[in-house]
Amino acid sequence: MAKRGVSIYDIAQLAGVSTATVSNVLNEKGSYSAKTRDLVLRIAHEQGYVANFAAKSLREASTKTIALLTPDVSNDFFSTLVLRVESLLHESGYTSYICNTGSDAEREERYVRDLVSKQVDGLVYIGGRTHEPPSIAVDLPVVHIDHRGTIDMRRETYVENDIHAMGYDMTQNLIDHGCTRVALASVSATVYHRGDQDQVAGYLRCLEDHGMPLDENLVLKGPHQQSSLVEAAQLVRDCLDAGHAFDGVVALGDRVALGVVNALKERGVAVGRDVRVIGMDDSIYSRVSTPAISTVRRNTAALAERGAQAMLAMLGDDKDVEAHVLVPHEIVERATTLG
Amino acid sequence: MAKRGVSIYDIAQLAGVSTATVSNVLNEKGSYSAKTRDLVLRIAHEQGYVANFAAKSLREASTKTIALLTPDVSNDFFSTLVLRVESLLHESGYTSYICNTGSDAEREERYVRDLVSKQVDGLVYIGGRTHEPPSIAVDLPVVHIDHRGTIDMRRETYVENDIHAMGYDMTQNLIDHGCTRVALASVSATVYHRGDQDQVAGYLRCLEDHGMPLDENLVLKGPHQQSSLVEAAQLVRDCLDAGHAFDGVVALGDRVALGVVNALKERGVAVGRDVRVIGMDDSIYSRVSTPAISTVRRNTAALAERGAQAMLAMLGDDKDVEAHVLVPHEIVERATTLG
DNA sequence: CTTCCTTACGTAACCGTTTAACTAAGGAGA
DNA sequence: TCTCCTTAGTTAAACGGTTACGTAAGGAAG
Repeated sequence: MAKRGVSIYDIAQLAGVSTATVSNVLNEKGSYSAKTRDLVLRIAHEQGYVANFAAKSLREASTKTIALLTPDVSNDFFSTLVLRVESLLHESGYTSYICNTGSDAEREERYVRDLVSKQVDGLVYIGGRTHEPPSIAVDLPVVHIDHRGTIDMRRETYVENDIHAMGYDMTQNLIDHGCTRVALASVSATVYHRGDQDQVAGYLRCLEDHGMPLDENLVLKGPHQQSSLVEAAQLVRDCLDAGHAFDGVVALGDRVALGVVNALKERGVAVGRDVRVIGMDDSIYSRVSTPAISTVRRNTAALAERGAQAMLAMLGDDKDVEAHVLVPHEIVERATTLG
Repeated sequence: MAKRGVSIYDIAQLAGVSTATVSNVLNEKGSYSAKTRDLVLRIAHEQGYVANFAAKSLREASTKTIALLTPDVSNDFFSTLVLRVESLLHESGYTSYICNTGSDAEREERYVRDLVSKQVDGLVYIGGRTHEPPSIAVDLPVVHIDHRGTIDMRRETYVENDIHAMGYDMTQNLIDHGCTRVALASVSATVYHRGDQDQVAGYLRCLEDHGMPLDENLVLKGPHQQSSLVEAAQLVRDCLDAGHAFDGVVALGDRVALGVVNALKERGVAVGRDVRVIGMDDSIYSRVSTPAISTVRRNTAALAERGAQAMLAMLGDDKDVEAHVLVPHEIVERATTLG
């Protein structure tokens, strides 16, 4: 129970006017004399008046508050999106709730309930996927940034990358560099990430378009256990030990790519010359590696910006908000493909 | 303006009782018959009733909402703290606002104003420092996790590591491993971080305690420009080029440590044998390096937990909440000191 | 048969704002 | 002089809950 502060009523008393006049002055609405205005403003300032948003929200049915739901803010990619979306919304006067769902359906459900109860003006899902729509009716604008799952049927916008095209372009890049036997490395999705199917499909499609037959031995897939870094390295070792040759690796994730690079270095392979490697996400892992890993950047800035824009547009009752926004990705060439 | 939902009044009408009874049933307070309870509950469920928290907050002067203020959630260390604190508070029924101040005094000031207006029940500062206390009176519980700055005089708790001891222990660790010429590497604080003075003091103190004279040439300090990684490497190269010998490096930060390790490897120094290196923060940089870098872990879990506990205790009007909590750090030995 | 207590409600005030509707006064125009 | 408009306010309802207080009915105790 916080102590109650100075209210509009207190100011009205001190200024000898009605609460309506105080409200009008503070909101620059209605009409009042300059003298009254100055008096009210002075008193409000003297008393350290701060409007009670709970009251305002109740009256106006709008809290100027948005909820950000993400599986895990400590994840580099998500936290960057959270940062940017929050900043943009804040510029437009919105405050953001942060909700870590841990990819847990029940927690997410509870959050949504709470948030609706707390009268948020909108929901922004950042990353992950939601299998079941919430059991309560959510009649709010919803934005999905890199998130799969339907919540509501009315005002929803999806902002994401073209995952299929990313897989395709990564493969294409290696082929452009002269690779003829391109492997795929994937340590299966952690709880946070959407499935890899689309990327894999892009990889397959690209091989097909180039008339390259698929060699099943070059599709290195393993389960995520401890660290995708360790597991990816092992996949590469196993492949080499089995005598399968390749000159390019499409790694679904920079952590995976780093594991691949480490295993290759360990075996004396000249990464970037003998074997080219491309990762995905432009995370710390790709930058910290020696040689630095080429990767495909998803453009967090654009994802966040388009997401925030869509939310603000919907909040502003804009009628023609795009329901689906694809943000272009970008290949970042570093040593592992330029060697 | 969100559409207004089903209110307690609607339910009262449908059930043929008063709003007081509905409220009592929903909150399990007061007295009512089993028949009335079932009726009210059924109707509430049928109508998809969700309590309006703005109304509740207004009446009860409590929003069950806490604000998390951090310079930048996209920072690994901060986002981990944010995740944990949020999760713990959520378990106790609180929702958290996320506020990225960008270490900007004006933004922070604006945030605090907004938050007070939005009637948050408490403030948690995570990281960074605040030079000026806010100009408005903040009569709320405040917790500082790894944050410097005073906000209020009444209910404040500081949760942090003993930075001086960390500097001391890092140095001690190297000395224990037999190092006799221990260098210090520091790329001066980014906007986010508190000053390095305390750590440096710990380093100096430890040398003194061991009767080791300070060699100014071994204090490698440089300004942060692009990347502390690059700058740290350059500091090491310059030092070696100048002919100064050392067999241990206390690096104030894992990024710095990684730069140091890279420069040493480049010069053919056997890191871990010829020169031992210890970093700080147990971040990705220390784990991703080869050889893996020894570091001092600040124990994010404990920082978050003690912070959340302190906040909840203050919210519960607990009288004896510690004003200052020191969380023990922990040396993590890896290859760069075990070589 | 009264008195008193308990149970099961209802009534209405209250939290702090906004705002529709009203009023009173002053000035302009015919 | 009368009408009408504008200005500068006031009054009170409304938003959706919670809760102190009142009350009627029923049962038990004396």
